[in-house]
Amino acid sequence: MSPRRSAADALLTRGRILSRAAEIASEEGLDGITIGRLAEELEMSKSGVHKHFGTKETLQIDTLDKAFVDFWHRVVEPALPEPPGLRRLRVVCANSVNYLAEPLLPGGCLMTAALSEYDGRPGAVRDAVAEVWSRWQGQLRADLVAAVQGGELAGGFDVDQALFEILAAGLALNAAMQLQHDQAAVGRARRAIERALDQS
Amino acid sequence: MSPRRSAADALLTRGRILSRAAEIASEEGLDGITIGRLAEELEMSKSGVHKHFGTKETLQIDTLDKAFVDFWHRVVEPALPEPPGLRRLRVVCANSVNYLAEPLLPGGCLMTAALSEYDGRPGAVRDAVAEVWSRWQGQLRADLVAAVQGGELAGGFDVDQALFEILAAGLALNAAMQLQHDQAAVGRARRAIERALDQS
DNA sequence: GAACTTAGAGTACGAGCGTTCGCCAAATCA
DNA sequence: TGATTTGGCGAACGCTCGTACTCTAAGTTC
Repeated sequence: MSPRRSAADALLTRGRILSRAAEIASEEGLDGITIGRLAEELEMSKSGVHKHFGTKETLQIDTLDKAFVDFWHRVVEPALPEPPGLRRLRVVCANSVNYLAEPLLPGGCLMTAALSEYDGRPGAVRDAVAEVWSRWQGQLRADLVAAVQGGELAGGFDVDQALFEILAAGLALNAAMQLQHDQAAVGRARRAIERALDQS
Repeated sequence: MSPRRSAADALLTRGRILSRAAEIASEEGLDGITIGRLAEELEMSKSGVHKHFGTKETLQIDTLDKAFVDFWHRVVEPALPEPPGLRRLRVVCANSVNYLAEPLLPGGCLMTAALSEYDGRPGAVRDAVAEVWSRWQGQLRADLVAAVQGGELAGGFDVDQALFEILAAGLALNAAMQLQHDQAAVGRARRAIERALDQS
């Protein structure tokens, strides 16, 4: 530990904390994050960790936000060169399947884990989870709507049904990977998404 | 509290503990179960609660098992009069959708919650979660296989694909109900399951 | 009815939790 | 260069956790 403490270093430290916190949370949940444990693993003091966030709840929310930003960078942004519509949607879905098959975090997708963990616990963390999921669903939905309006999908196409099935495939893929390490689920998720887009 | 303590009363007490534990776990996870909290809410001593299980881990596993038995009673057993095959499968699926739409537990399906919570944490609890999911998948799979063998489904029917999509619909329904209280998801889950069985 | 078993109470324990406070040294700003 | 801000440390706090004891009164078994 070089004992320099500039403002830039502070941001860097904050990033280190959040990175480790996201790893822990992906395996043990947002409640598995512990200030004492982070301090020990990062070789700093509890109060040092604590000071960056002021509250454990803030640390949890910031951890979730960081994981979501990383997810967005990898899944959504590479697809933005495509115009809104079916092609972009397919790229986003393919990226998300790849993300779930080979996640950045050791315990899989943090958004998915946080969903189950906090869906029944009112509070700021739950609100943050809902916000993150709303953004993700909104992204998928926008491309579905664009595809319908662009005539890429049949006239009576049910956007919400397709959205439901796409999200379902992601949840099931995450579960199969994390609980059973079932690589075959990757192909099934891809096929399920393709079927979701073909409502014949 | 009448201070009788027969062997029958002990079983009854154990049942009360597990019922409350299942409620808590459905909302806050298996880790939300706390011996002190159970003791307080059930108006007994911590050591009294503890004695029934010997270990918190055992309490968690027994809670999961109890929830699974209740699930089985409501979802699978009513369908057993039907012979194995497509009709029985449809009854089981309908029951499971109803279960997720109106769960016995306040926080929704405990098996689903436990899946996300423990899929990244090796140990006896994780093993119990895997066992429970394996049984559920096995039940669905058996009827799918019977349906194929009985000629109720097309020749090239992909059983594992259908199983994946059925499980996916359940996970997505649970998420939609718990996070967004989205009643419309019930119909989408039913349709998704019907589509899973129609692989034209 | 005596011997034994057991449900549960009561108390205590060590450990870990989030948070607070005072402090220091370096970075920044005037 | 002097004053101020701030990243981070160290120690302590009150609390809750799971678990381990002892002890009792009632049930069960012979």
